Amino acid sequence: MTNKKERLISVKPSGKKDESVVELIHELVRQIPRGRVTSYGAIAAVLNLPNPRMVGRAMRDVGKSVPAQRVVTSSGRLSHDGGARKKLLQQEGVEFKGDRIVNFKGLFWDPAVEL
DNA sequence: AGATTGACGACGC
DNA sequence: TGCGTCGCCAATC
Repeated sequence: MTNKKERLISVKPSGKKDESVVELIHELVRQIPRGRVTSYGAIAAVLNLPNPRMVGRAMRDVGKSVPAQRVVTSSGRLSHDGGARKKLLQQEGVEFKGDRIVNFKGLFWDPAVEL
């Protein structure tokens, strides 16, 4: 299976902006269904990235073209911003209990499985 | 070129 | 469940 994933994971994101890990993350996050969420770790895992921090770094560059609010921490919490994104998720039907997503595990969208 | 930082995760207590 | 600590790799200073 010569899919994009396998190509991209072997590409070093040094300089080349053409097909970097960032691009793939970008795609992946866009494919997250509305009302569902995933975690940085899951994305990092499916891209074979040793460090989930890279996912977050990548998102910073991507901007608002990507529903970054659907990407949360493994604890089912938002990072970097506890207010705005939470609100967006609530609009999608995601219930919150304080700062924590209700039924996080049930709403979890695993790219390794679903994709 | 070396040190610090950062949209995190796993582990220990 | 919650808090503290370490590791991980790239970007930035």
